[in-house]
Amino acid sequence: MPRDATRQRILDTAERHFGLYGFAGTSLRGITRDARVNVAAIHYHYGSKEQLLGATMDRIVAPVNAERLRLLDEAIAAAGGAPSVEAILSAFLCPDLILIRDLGDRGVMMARFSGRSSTEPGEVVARVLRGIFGDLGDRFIDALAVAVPDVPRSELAWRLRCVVAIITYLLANTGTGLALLDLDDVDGTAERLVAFLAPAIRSPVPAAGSMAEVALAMAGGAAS
Amino acid sequence: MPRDATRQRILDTAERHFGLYGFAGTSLRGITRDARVNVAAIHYHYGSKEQLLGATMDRIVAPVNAERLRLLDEAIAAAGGAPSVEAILSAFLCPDLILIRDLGDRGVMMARFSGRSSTEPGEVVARVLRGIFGDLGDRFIDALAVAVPDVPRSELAWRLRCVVAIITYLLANTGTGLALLDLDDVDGTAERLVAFLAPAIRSPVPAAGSMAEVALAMAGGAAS
DNA sequence: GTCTATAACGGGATAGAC
DNA sequence: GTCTATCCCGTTATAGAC
Repeated sequence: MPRDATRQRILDTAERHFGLYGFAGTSLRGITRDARVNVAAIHYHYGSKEQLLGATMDRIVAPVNAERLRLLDEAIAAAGGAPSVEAILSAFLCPDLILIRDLGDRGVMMARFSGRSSTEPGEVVARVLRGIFGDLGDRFIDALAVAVPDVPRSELAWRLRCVVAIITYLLANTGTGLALLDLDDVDGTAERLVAFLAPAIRSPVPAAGSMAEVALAMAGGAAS
Repeated sequence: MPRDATRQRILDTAERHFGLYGFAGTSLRGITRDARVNVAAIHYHYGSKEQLLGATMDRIVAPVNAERLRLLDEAIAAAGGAPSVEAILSAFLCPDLILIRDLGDRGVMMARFSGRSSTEPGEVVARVLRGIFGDLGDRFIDALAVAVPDVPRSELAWRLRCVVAIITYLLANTGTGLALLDLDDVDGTAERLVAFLAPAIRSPVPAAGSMAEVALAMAGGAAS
């Protein structure tokens, strides 16, 4: 369908620019130059800069989250209803990593776009992020609650968000000097991540006041 | 010293704006409005928008990193040269959290600024981040290598950067709907973080190919 | 559906008065 | 040191021709 080749080219280019420069740092005119498209075409097809961001996010996030759920269901079925923490974490983390591995440069751009988006302001971003922490998050927390019955649900929810923090950082910095992901060994990184995080998810909750009180010091170091 | 009250007010306001809107999303004119200062004053005192960002980052990062090292040395001394993973993690994580706890709203803004900065492009940001991952990171990895001799240094370095990922996300989203940090119980969050991460740091490295091969599926979910 | 042209505005930076 | 005034550029968005 060569009909909407323009639409496609706009979306592909927007993805790259938003990923590289962020929302505020991206200009529609920059996109038009790279996509060899006129400024008006963007407004015709997407309405506004913010709606273009929304369309870009939806195209990436929807299939990734769907794959997360599919892998989770698969893991639950394979384990007869009680998959291991490792299997649950794999289902959560792998869809993003597979995207990067299989889509090459475009996957890298999509990754950086996704990771960066979480620190962008605005209602469009908030809407997409609510999706991640809505039903999807509940499904994964349900599964974790079965695998780790000793840790309360509220704590598991908090820990899952720590996992989100790592994957977000990993995505945002893919292909940069701060890369957490070896692009030549994505599968190996997935294994390292799961091996690193599974014991953390399982760790017993701290008894109140158990931490060595290192915190008390440091009055006003950042005054000046 | 009322002499450089203007300098101060500019820097304080810049900190808030950069934290709220990011670098590209911040305008010097917005800062001048809030700081009740003229546009030219910013250029007189700081030269350019990017140099203003650099000054803002330095003011925050330098004392925090100094405090990290101080706490690490303290922990090493207290433990006779071999502090626990928990103590090392506390020294790394607490300076940021103490800042938020003790500085109130300004601490929150500084936190969001710090967290957000890591996803900003540009040379100034890269320079500051290199500082974090230079000598400072090596000192902490040295300490971890003593506490966890079974895990190779390279793996410990990678894991420490996963810790950085979490603290970065936590800072960037402090006071937002995605907050990982309970502002009314900062100490409790510190304990939870340490309890969550210490077993992860200690976990044995995975044998090659040990992960359940969940990854193979998903051909091109994000095509469209 | 795609273009040109332009409106309407805000951005960073600077010169020069005080 | 701090201000006013201005330069010059890029921005989003839209109107209207083709």
